[in-house]
Amino acid sequence: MSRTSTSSSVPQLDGGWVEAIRHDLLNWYDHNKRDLPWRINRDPYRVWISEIMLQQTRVDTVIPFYDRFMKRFPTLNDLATADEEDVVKAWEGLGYYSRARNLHTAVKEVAASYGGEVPAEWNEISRLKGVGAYTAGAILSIAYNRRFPAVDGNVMRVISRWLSLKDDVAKVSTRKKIEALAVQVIPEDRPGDFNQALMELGALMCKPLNPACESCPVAAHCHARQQGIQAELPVKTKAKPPVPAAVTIGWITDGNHILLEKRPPEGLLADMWSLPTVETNPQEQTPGQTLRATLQERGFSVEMGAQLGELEHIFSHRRWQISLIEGVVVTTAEPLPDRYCWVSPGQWDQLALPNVYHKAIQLISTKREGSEGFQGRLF
DNA sequence: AAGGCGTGGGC
DNA sequence: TGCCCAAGCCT
Repeated sequence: MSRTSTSSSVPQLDGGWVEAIRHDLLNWYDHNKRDLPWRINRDPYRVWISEIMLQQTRVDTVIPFYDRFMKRFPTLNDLATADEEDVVKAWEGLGYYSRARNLHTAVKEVAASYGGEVPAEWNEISRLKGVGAYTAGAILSIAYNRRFPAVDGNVMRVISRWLSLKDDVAKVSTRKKIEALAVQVIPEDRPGDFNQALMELGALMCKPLNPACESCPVAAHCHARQQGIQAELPVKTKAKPPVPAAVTIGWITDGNHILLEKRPPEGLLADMWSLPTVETNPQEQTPGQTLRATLQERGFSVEMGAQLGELEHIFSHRRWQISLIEGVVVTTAEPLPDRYCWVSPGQWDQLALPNVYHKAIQLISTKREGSEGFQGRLF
């Protein structure tokens, strides 16, 4: 049943321990599970959307996005027939935007190849874009009650502590090992509930910091707790700190419109709309010079104006130190280059902008409201 | 295998 | 404040 080919080092779990864990954890889950919007039924589409949104994202953050998204795209067919721009717009502010594009691609694939029914087979569902080992197991177990592991960060932490595992959970080999252990614990009759119970325990009790062992329903079976080393587990290599980068963002107008550019198709904020953005080498050029030169290459002649402010935005691996610069187009590129567009205030909210640009616009708006002669508008 | 990929919250 | 994290996936 398990898809993982594991090393021989994966131990066979003790039958009595497994029975006790199953009983106590499911009993606790039955009485303590949270009411979450994706738990109102087992619609595979609804489960799917929730699992994608929940990737690297907290439950409290996801809930409002999930509610809006399900209202906007109630069924798989609604999403499959939507424009990608609308899908990304519904994802605006949630981050990791490739999730939205991959999801849209995968949903269209399900509509085209599976008659709109989310596949219940591992070999089919795990081939879908954006559906990895965790998500495949989560959908198969929760929506179809099939006995597959769904090993996320919670489950790796919980099982590392239960079994006092010292393996580095940042490694793929460790995840596979824990999958092989988890599948032994999953009961035949309630795989979906058990997988969710594991994650619920990780989120509410077996937290990374200050785990609530005193009130934990399975503390009696936890080897790390028995050894008093629960705070040392799981072992996890630290992430590298974000690399600083000097970035210039332009507020470029022609008097009535603001210039937007589409980010490159690969890399950070791929294919997202943005204010014109360039990386600057402060040793060589001023922010204004860098931006003006870049726009010049695209055919825009721009007169750079005042520095509108500075701000910092931290991504998972990059730290943008941002200079906001005003500019006025003297000669616009004709025709307008690919990946550029002028927008007027009325069209503004139809495009999906990453939060870093909303922060920039917010800063500009705030600054201008306080300045003389500005009427509280962006134009 | 390891790094790229957003954002916001908690301490 | 700075750091770690949160229901991972892709390349």
